[in-house]
Amino acid sequence: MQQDTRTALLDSAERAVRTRGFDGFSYADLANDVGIRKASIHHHFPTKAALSVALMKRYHEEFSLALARIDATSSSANLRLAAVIEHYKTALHGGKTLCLCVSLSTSLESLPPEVSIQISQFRAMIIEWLAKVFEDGAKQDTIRSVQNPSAEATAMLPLLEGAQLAARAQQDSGIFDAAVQLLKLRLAGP
Amino acid sequence: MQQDTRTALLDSAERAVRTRGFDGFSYADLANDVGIRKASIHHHFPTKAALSVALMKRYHEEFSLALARIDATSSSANLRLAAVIEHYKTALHGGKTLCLCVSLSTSLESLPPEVSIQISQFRAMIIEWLAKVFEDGAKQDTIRSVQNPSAEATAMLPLLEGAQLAARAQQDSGIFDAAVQLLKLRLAGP
DNA sequence: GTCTATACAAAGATAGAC
DNA sequence: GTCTATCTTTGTATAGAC
Repeated sequence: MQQDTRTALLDSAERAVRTRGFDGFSYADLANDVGIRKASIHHHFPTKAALSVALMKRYHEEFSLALARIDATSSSANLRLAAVIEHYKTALHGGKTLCLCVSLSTSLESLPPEVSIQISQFRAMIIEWLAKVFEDGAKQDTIRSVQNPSAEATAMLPLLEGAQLAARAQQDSGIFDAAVQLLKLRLAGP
Repeated sequence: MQQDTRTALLDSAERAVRTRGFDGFSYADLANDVGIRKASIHHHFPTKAALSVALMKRYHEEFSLALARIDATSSSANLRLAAVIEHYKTALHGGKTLCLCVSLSTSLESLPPEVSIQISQFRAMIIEWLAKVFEDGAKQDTIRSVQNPSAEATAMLPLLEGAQLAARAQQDSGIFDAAVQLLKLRLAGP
């Protein structure tokens, strides 16, 4: 029933980064959480910097998969947009956790330069996906008032991240809903 | 020419929190920056928790003053909204610093409960101000398509914060502009 | 109000046995 | 792959002299 240690460490570290920030947890915390000694962690991730890179790598891969799943299951653009909004809301865990990318962004100075690049790539990937959705939404007329799909996508990612941040700041996921409600009003009804 | 030590410490600490996060700096950093020994800091702020409270208190006061100045100098709602957008952009310092409130929000678990309350109050203050601006903008017709001023205000603060975050993530203040451009298009021209 | 000196705990990391 | 043991540095904080 027990998954491998490396995965357990990544899971624990991701939870920690997203709730307390990269400088807010230690190898001792992970060791305690996973049930091994902290020296053993260095076998999997020689440095905390290496761990941060591994975290972003996995996060990017899993997020890409999630978007692909949305593409596969939601036919029209309005449904795809609603699904990604829901994805960000779920990721909040009721106001406890942020997107990994947001959490790491605030601690950028404690991280290796490689993570900056990973974050840029992660953001570019999402914005590209969103732009495609807005483009489709304009064509299908399932998303209203779309003038410039690329501009919409560039503005929407910060809105989602800001909505998470705001919800977390007050530990209330209702604030996330309030922040995205104007956007949702532009989606064609069911 | 030298301001008092307490103020110098607050300045240094605010810069540190906004660039590296609350867990990303130490009393040693402050001491080095201000030019005293770290033991001396405890005379002004007995604990780091106390420092965080003092930081948020001053930030709230200064932000209120900035909004009052905008009210005093900008007559119409579109100009006031443009001014607060500009305020957030300036606060970025070219992609280096976040709003103190955003930075502290991500480290909430390392902070005394009092700071959570201060952050909520700070956010409520800004949202109230924004709602008034949207309300005026709708009446004057200097901000387009305003259906619900309160909803607009609730969505705009996360957008501004998310725009800062996004710009900082890639150390590029142009991203801030891109994130708020759709909003700006709704303001009446000069 | 600032200093030196120090306490004490926690941090990231390494060496080497099993 | 995990352990014990240890190193070194850094963190927050205190005591007491000046």
